Amino acid sequence: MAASRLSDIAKRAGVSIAAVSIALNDRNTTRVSAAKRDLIYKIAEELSYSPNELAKALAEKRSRLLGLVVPMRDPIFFNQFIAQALSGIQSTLMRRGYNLLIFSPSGRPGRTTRDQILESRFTDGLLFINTRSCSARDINETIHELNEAKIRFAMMNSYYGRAPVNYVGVDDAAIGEAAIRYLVQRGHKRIAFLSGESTLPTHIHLLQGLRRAMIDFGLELKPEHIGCTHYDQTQAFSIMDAWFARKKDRPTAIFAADDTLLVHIYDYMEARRLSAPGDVAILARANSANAGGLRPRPTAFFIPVFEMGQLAADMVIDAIEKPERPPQRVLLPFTFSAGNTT
Amino acid sequence: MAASRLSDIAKRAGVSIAAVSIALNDRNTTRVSAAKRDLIYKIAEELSYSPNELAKALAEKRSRLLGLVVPMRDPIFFNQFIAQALSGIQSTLMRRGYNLLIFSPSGRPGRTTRDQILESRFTDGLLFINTRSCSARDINETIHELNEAKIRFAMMNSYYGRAPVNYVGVDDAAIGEAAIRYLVQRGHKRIAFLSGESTLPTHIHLLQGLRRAMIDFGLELKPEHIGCTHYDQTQAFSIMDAWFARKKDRPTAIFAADDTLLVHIYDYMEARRLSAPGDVAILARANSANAGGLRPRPTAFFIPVFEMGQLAADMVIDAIEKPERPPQRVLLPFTFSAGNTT
DNA sequence: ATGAAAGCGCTAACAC
DNA sequence: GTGTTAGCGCTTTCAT
Repeated sequence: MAASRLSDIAKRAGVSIAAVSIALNDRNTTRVSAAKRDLIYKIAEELSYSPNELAKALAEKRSRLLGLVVPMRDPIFFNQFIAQALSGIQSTLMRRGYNLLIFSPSGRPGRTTRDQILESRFTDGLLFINTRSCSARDINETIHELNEAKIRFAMMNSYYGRAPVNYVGVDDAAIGEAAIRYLVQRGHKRIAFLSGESTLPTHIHLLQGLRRAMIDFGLELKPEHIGCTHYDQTQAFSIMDAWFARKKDRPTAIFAADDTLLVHIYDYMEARRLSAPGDVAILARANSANAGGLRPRPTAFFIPVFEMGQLAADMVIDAIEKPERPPQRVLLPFTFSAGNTT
Repeated sequence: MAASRLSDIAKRAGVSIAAVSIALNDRNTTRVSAAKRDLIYKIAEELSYSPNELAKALAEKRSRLLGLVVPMRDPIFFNQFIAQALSGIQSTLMRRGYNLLIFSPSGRPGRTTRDQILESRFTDGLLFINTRSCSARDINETIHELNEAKIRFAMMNSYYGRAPVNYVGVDDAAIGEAAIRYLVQRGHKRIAFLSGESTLPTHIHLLQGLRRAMIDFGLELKPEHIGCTHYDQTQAFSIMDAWFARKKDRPTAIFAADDTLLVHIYDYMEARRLSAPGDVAILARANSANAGGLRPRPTAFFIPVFEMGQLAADMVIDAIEKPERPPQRVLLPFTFSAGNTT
């Protein structure tokens, strides 16, 4: 009743297990006579033989499995960012003949993702999609443990550290600079920045770029015009209310750090009966899969999430197949898309 | 440089491999003395030991891995139906301690999904999400091969056959009946049905229910009011144009077989400056994740996709863990949601 | 309590 | 060409 094995075929064909293995793995091998080979194939067919990949992987010391880790509480599959990244990852895996193992987040509260990963060595390597819930400290600890355990990996999206790891992200400082350049060229001087938590890599890098460019133009990003949130709408609303309270200092443009905040801004504008760009210009750093459907279409710098996924997957596989290659660190170019909000 | 093994720990601790295995797998075992156990844990920590799950799975004859197969051309992660199903699957896997293996569709044209699956015996079982591109024949052949190869599996969403397999779906015939009942009770007599290909299980079952209910009410579902499409908007438009061409026979209500078609109807109404329910009532069978955002909100029968995923995953795991249990076949109840289109 | 040894199903090195 | 042999890293009897 159990599935058939190489030994079953070998027995029936009257040949050795090795012969069966060789024949089945290479139709055109010369190491097995044509007659035997045909017999082997015939019997394999009869027995509906399918190899035990576990045994194969153990013997070959590689499973062609890539593990995916997304440190996130919410269901990952509803997240458009993740969906885009996964599609990119898939495209690379297809091309290079790997499959994807998605770890189920453990329900046990005491166990961290890290422990779990270390316990799950099915895979040849691991791919991390860092999210808003990854602090710099979390990430650095993870990196340390992975290196200790000699696990090959790559990370994508927002890493803030200097350790030599395979990483693909986007140059947020450059986005920040580009944002200011764009806005200032269109006459804006009082620019506000609506962002996430102040500890996030993305926030820090964007801010760096924004400040640098403002200084270049002889302008200033006022502290009260930097609004950090926990991605909470109420909080975002009260920040913007404060911005708009005084007619005089009111910002003429707002730059949003990501899609979620952009949507908060849209909601706010609707609630307060404001419109862009008439009352205030809106510019954003966004993921096209999320922001693509918004009306009016936002003017935005789009992050190449699909490509990030592709490249990150390639990086892990390279790390697996060419262990001598030093870790790569790539910042992908972003794209600009003019919409109707500036 | 390689990852450490049980034997490394055993050597350093001066104990047998078996002792290490036992100690590491059960902190409270009495089969290893406390002193040795502590030493073993200390050394494991020092060496950053993490077990080779491949070897473990081979020895235990189970990997706690579930394979997912989605016969679909497009990237699966952008599909809201799949995303919902995956979330349901994940929730079961978390609860029962399994991980998910997502097979990369093979680029090689000659190879079918089936061959690939049979070659990928990493998993303890397989979960199939049948889609619009699965013909009854495809599915039956797949089932046959899986049984031959003694692979445990479950299928979800639209299976049209009698073979005793683990299956979870929704009672489309009942939806069809409910649709007619709802519409007739609101005074509709000329009802049109916009659907997908006539060979799809869903189409067939819906039609069954629609017809049955119409007959019960002494009405008739006119052949010209059954519109089958390849999910192509142009085609859908011309079908509806034909329906609306003649003032006299014009349907007073349209029932859409799924979300895609519902969107075609919305687009059509906008293009032709029609409105629901004024010009025609719209009722649909839909997936809430897809149709939830539509405006006006559609009146619809919603399919419990998340629950289908959950249950399907439970079915495979049951099939794995309780092999003697006969295959289950469950049709989940749908929900009705009154919107503004009827 | 502890270790030796067999075995999971396969690959690969090596002899013949 | 073909078969024998020795692993891959782990679990699990079964003696001691």
